[in-house]
Amino acid sequence: MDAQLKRGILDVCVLKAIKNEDSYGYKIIKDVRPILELSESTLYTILKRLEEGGLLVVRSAEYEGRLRKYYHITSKGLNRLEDFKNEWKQLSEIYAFITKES
Amino acid sequence: MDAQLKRGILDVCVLKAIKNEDSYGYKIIKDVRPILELSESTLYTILKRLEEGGLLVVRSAEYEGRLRKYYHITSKGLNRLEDFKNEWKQLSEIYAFITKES
DNA sequence: ATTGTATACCTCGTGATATGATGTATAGCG
DNA sequence: CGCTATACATCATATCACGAGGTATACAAT
Repeated sequence: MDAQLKRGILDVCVLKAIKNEDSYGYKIIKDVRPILELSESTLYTILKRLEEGGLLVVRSAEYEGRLRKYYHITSKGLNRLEDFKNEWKQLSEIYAFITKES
Repeated sequence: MDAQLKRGILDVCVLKAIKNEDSYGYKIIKDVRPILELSESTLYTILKRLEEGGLLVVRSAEYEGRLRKYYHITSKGLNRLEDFKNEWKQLSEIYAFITKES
């Protein structure tokens, strides 16, 4: 998939991956990968950005000797997901523009 | 619309704007604006990029005393438009992933 | 005659960003 | 002991949209 097209969608995919249940980096990657390829470096960049923007909060926990950072979506993050649905309508119009004949 | 979401789509919108008929900068802006806002600086950046990538070719012409640069889509540009249709299918799957409950 | 508006082009600096490369550390298996 | 999976993180690089600014012509309004 075109690298540029992924922008703006990746953030939303990550938010979706933690929407129903708190999750952590490695699991998010495995959940998102079947839908959209993303590298570790990209994910951690995104998680940091989302945290700084207040779309999620982080909680550290130990699991079988290893550190895990669990990410929890905030109301602001939920709003972002809602906004995406409206953006999708716009995207659909753009798609219609691009594909229409004449 | 989210700035990042526009990436990758803008190029395709511009290609569509010259697909059926050669066009020039100012006209492209007017044609694309109802669908998706874009600034002049952005457009000329895109046109240059598309030219360098061989997705369009340029031809200068004078029209009522003013210079106009007409842009003509190449087969490579047409392929890019076709590819976008496939990318749209992937986008639709991502949308389904993001909006599905549970 | 001057001002404003529309047409038509272009460049530069800035901030944002996806990704590969690289690094650290633990658990468990053969 | 080596290997793989898990789990985190940083840095340099290349790409990109856009505001700000610049040049120039045609034509209507003041």
